[in-house]
Amino acid sequence: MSTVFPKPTHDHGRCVDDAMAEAERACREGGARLTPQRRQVLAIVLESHQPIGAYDVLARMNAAGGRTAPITVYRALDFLMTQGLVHRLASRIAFIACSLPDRHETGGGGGQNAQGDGAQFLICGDCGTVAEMTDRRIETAIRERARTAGFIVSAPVVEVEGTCPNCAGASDG
Amino acid sequence: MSTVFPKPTHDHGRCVDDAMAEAERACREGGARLTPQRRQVLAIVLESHQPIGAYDVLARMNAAGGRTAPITVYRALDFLMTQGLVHRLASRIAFIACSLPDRHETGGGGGQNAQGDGAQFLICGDCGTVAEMTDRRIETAIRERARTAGFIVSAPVVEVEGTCPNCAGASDG
DNA sequence: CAACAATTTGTTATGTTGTAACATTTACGC
DNA sequence: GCGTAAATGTTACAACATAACAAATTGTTG
Repeated sequence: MSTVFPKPTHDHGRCVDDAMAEAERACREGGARLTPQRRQVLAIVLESHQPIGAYDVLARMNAAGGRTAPITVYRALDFLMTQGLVHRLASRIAFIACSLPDRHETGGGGGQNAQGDGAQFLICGDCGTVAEMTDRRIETAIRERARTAGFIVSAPVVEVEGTCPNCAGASDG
Repeated sequence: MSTVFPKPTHDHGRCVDDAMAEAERACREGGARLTPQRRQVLAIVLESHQPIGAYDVLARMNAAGGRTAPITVYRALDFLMTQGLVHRLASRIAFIACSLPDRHETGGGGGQNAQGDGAQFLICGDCGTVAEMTDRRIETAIRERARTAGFIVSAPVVEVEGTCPNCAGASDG
């Protein structure tokens, strides 16, 4: 079985630390400014492998008596999405940290990294956990079918609702 | 080239009439009540091959001085989605009429027809036109990859942003 | 350092999308 | 007709997102 799903037993502290370090590196190399506020938002989104709503991010930021406005959170999220560090899940109206570090474009390189971006998401309807992957076969199938229809693909959105291995194992056998 | 994209020259009046007749039939056979209000909402959504927002549907209903409330539109849309007559495009936060009549389940048959539903959507970022299709290869690729991850698929959402043949032809060739 | 430009953040207000809760009406079976 | 279930009306509100403009910060250049 593939390892796309984060195991409940994984070392999440390290998982977060690694992601933050990777984000620092990617921004530095790309000449983007990962300011304290943006870093804070990224840290909050990284806290769990479930998607988080913008207003939930906001609530966490203001938990200690802050006065941050919604727009501030959206600006930070927009920045992080531009850097490929965060994705927006349209089907959930929520945000999730990118879990594929090799996809943080560090400059004016090849593909744009806005959203959609070719990644696919498996979303557990039970626990909410999200697995991100880039399956070449899925992407190829979409691109070729689109081509047959005379359609030029720019951003495929693939978000699959279902049951993750942990939840399936807990109830099914 | 496949025919998934509605041609600008097609007889849209007939296109709408056929869809309405099909909807009547599907509801009758399934024992669902296609009331005048629901019929009106469906007609509005069918008016174009671009997705329409719930509040735009509302505006059309109230154009002639009505006093319909948002909840009314959402209830009608929910009903139509249950019947498989309308789909919600998460990436656009908007609704589009189903263009695959064979997918209007007419009873307690096999699959559920809520949303997601296995269909794939090609959305033109230029003119907004949407093509709906059910490509077995895309669905298989998703299901098999999910299976590899130990994930049980219930509702795959595939919404592909890009450029439709009409718009590509207008600017590219 | 001073002066300037560009980016980031703050502040206020508002637009857009979607639902909760409860009353009333309408359609259907007996 | 009468009771029940489904559909609709009414009011209020929750959740998601952005516009517009001011202020502060950062980086650059002389």
